[in-house]
Amino acid sequence: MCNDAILFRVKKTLSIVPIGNVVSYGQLADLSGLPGRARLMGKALRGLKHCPWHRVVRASGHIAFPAGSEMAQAQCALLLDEGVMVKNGRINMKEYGWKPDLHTILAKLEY
DNA sequence: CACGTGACATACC
DNA sequence: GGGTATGCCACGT
Repeated sequence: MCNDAILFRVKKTLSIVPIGNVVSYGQLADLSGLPGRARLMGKALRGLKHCPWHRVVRASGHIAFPAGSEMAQAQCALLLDEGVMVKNGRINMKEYGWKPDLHTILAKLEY
């Protein structure tokens, strides 16, 4: 298991991602105070049960799981429920990528 | 201790 | 769009 403080920050960051939006692993890492440690996000998410894990995708917009896998389909379904268009396991980041404003960050993450 | 692997990213080609 | 290279860090072998 990862550092609890890290998990807490990741969870907190993830909790303020609006429904209908998605974030990349790198973005999540940055907002959680872990610049350049996108690879740790995957590990962190495994420890964070019952959280909006489905709103985290690759920077390219692709689902991080192998196409057709249980997890990929589950994530796809969850995103579709939120109104995020998933085509061929891919998401249009230009349209659905979360672009947090400074105010939100300062207010909710207290940076 | 060196290496490979992974729910990754960025820079190039 | 794909393919390679490098950086990143925790973990198992």
